[in-house]
Amino acid sequence: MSKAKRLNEMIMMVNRKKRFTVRELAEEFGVSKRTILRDLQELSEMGVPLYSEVGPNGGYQILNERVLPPIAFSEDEAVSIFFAIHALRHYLSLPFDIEYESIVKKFYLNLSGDIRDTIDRMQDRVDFQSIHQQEKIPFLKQLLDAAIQQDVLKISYETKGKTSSRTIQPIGIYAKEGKWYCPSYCFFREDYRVFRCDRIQSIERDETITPIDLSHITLKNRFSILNQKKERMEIYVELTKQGVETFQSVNWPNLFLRKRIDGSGYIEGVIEKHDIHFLSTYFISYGEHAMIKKPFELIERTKELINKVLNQYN
Amino acid sequence: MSKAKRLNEMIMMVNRKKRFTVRELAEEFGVSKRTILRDLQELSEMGVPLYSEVGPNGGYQILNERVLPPIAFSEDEAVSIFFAIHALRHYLSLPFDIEYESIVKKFYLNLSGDIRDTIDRMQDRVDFQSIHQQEKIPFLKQLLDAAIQQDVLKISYETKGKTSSRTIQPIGIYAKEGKWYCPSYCFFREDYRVFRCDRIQSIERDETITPIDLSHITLKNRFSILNQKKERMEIYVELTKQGVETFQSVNWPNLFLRKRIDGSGYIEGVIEKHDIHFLSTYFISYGEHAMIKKPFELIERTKELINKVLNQYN
DNA sequence: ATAACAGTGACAAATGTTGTCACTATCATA
DNA sequence: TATGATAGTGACAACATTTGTCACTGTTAT
Repeated sequence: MSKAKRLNEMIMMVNRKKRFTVRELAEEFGVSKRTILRDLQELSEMGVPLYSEVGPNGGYQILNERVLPPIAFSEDEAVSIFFAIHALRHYLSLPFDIEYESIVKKFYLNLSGDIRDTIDRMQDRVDFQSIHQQEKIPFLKQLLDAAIQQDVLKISYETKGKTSSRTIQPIGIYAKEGKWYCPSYCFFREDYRVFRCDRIQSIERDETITPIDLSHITLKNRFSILNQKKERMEIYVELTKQGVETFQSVNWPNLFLRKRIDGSGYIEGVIEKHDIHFLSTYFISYGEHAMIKKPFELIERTKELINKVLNQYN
Repeated sequence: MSKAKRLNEMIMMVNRKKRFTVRELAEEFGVSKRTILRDLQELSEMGVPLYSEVGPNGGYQILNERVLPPIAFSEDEAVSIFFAIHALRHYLSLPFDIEYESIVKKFYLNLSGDIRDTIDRMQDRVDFQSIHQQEKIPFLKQLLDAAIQQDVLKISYETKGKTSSRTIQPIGIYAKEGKWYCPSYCFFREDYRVFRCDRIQSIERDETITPIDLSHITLKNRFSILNQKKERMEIYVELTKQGVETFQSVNWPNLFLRKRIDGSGYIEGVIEKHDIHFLSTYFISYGEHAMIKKPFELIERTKELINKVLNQYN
């Protein structure tokens, strides 16, 4: 085994173990302890964050920020990573802002000038048109980490000018219409709530509360799990030929397009109560090319909205 | 200079040069040709796509797919790359689908099981709610490459059931409301046109046409450059306090929020004619919290849309 | 006090790398 | 056809780097 290979495999092994001793590694790799000490010195110089303790029950640990063995990407792969990071730029706040800066730096050190030019040119030649976020939102990373690790957090949360303290366990985070939301289990209400991330004022880990098991709850199934079936309803919308063409190029969860021979069609499926407002404006944008048949609530909401706007201009 | 350092710098140097000889590299690095031959053999084994020709005017070339020197990312950086790729998943077609697969593979080879679990868990705990694309669209990469390199393309394009041949030079690509668009210079019309990418049936490079210089035209400035100033108009929209709060969390280009002491406010700025339909439905969604004062066209379009929908339900 | 751990420096032995040499092969050009 | 400019191979001595052994130091929980 070459030295370079041994170092790579050592990075992976130390990443895997919580603690380890020099003796352990020497046996694992079939080299002397002295060589392991030298290798660990070299990993340290490479940026692997090693921490050692002497004495009984001593040994080595890796600090939190683990380093991967070096990976050789192709330049197309590097460009595509820049593309993906670029695609996120209209989100003013992301859980990984710091990481994206360091990633860009690491790549730029290794890219030849002509590929850097290509990437710079690409930034002006790709766009994703959607809502741009305006507000800077702290704590996204903590919320996402807490959701992944199933940690309990104590937050201060602002509603209607007042700040209250809440103890929550996040399920995840999602971005919608310019805002970030965090559905969580709220220990205060002993129920599930959705929190707006821009209203969270402070955040800290709360280890006095035992987390509940949310491993079977995800963003996708959170509503069905939470016994909110009453809030789901069937939808049926008639579409003209043009309406069909417009709807055809997008994919809404749980909405299905049925086409007729003449080119017209209809949408059927299941929607949730909290989507009523959004869907009413969505189908208003179809004009005469969509006609909502049910649910009643969606028709009423649409009419209500129409009348409110009409009153503005008459 | 250590061997590892020499190999890294050699990767960067060969990426930079179109062609090179063993002698050239030997002089550059101050080692023997025999050593260079060995090094090139080792780079080859690392995956650097080298290609050699013997005889006068011989030497080495790099095949298209250039490989970067290995980079050691932290695990947080790896997770953030997965996050960015995950954020793109509702785009059914991207210019870099193939690359994302190979990137994921390369990382997975080097990640310890617990970080892989973290990434898997994260996929279910972050969401970006927006329009999901339905249609698979080929040629995105070719269009983007052509825009970056300023190449002329011959495409077959389908409109209204007919397919025509066009010779274009793309400016860039953008995603909007479930579709990909490609604004280009059209040699047939001798003017600028926007093409829907899903309607492009085939694509090939056309080297018989000399490209024009589009380096000063980007997605951002394409409309102002293209002498379409007549199509821009001033906007003024009165907002209630609640309207202000809703508008505040997003950022539209060229739209500026002005607040009053009582919490209400107004929007002023400049819009473009092709945004009229979208903005009318956007402000309809505000209900009674937004009142358009100008432009006249936007008010009329809003009224028109409202009346069309109203006729559906009365 | 003891054992189990990390750690250091020195040096000979083992291993890896390098350059030289002699040779082969290919190919464009005069 | 000969020549010169290129890539390429294998062998081996010289040189460089790595490794393991050894003797020693220091820390810490029991």
